[in-house]
Amino acid sequence: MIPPVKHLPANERRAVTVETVIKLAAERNPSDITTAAIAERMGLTQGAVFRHFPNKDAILQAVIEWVAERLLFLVDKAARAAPSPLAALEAMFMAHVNFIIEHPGIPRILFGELQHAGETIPKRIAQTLTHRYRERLHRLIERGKTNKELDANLDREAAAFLFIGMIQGLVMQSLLANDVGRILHDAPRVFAIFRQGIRNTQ
Amino acid sequence: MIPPVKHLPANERRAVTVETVIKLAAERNPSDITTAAIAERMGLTQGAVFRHFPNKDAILQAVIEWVAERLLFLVDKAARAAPSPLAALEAMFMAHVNFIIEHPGIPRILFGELQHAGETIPKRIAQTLTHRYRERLHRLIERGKTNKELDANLDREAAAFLFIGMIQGLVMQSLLANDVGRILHDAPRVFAIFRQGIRNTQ
DNA sequence: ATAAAGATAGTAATTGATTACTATCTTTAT
DNA sequence: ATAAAGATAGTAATCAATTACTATCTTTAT
Repeated sequence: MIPPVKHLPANERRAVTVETVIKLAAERNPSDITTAAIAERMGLTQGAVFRHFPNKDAILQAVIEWVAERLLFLVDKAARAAPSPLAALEAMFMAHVNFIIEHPGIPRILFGELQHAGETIPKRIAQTLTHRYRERLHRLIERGKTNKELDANLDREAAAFLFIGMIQGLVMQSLLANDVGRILHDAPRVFAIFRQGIRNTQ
Repeated sequence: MIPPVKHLPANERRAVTVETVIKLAAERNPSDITTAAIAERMGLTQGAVFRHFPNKDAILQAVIEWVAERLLFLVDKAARAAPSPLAALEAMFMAHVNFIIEHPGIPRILFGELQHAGETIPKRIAQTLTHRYRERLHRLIERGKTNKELDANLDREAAAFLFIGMIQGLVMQSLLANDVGRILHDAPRVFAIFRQGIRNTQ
């Protein structure tokens, strides 16, 4: 527990706010994270939050922007360190999974935002994120094909789709079971089936 | 649009209420489906809703019970009609996907409920549902192994897990893209990779 | 050098809107 | 006739947002 620090510069206060929201989301339904709760956790009064964000939506937007940036960074780092395209896919998968385990509130916030009908700003940011994410997957899959590691006839889009779906499935199951740790247990086993589904069987 | 019918017997009114909530969830964030909105859609006043349910949670609970019962029924029917275990898995998959396309509000309601921290009654019902669902998958997978259709060394639990995760992934992507129709387009392609991952390659 | 002026961060109290829920009266189907 | 279904008119609680005010730095003019 970080001792409440007051009179932070505005940009630091905004960063701490984002951090606080992510922590709160790990403990409760994101839709009942009130501005009062955010303030209390930071050791401020409710009104002070609105000195740094014009409204509540702007807070959520900042959270999602942070997540998008951070996740792509971690996933890229993991992929770069891997010796082959297939190994890079697995490294990306595990990096993503570990990111979620470290910040279990994040998928809850994202799922909550996706619930909103129609286009919203957070949804646009999430769309851009998945677009960039898919680009990386497509690139690795094509390299795996030329590498003969992956099946030459593999449906690139379906594979990228399944990759992301696996992670979302792992998260949903962990929410249902109230047990984040099980993600770490199930992830490699699920990836093993995926690997069998995409690899070159010649 | 069903013309509002008044003075329904209590059990029919409860059924209509469940139906109405599912329809509303297809149009908006489940967390802002108010009792007033439910009543308005049925052509009743808000107070009248509480003649049939003790509180709002009881409505949600009834919705989730209906979903659990209906989904298992449809999935069982599809599996029974299939000629082999692997075909039954695919039939289950497509039956589930079609159920969601017909009622796009359902996954949103379920996801919303899973967001709540700790144990809630709807969560318990959803846990029972996935437990029964997994039992059916395990049974089919074992039959596929003895049948030589599936890989004898296949990790049964991981496969069942991936099966459910694929559907959840399809739903998340369709929420993100604001396009339910794309589920129908992507489902068979994703299943093809899964099939390749579980089948007997001897 | 230093006092005045202004910027920055936060407080405390309030407001208006929303929403689940309730008590009591009225209508309708059998 | 009467019991079930619904209408009406509330209440109490919650919550995002606003606002007047304070304390503490930082800059600037003399």
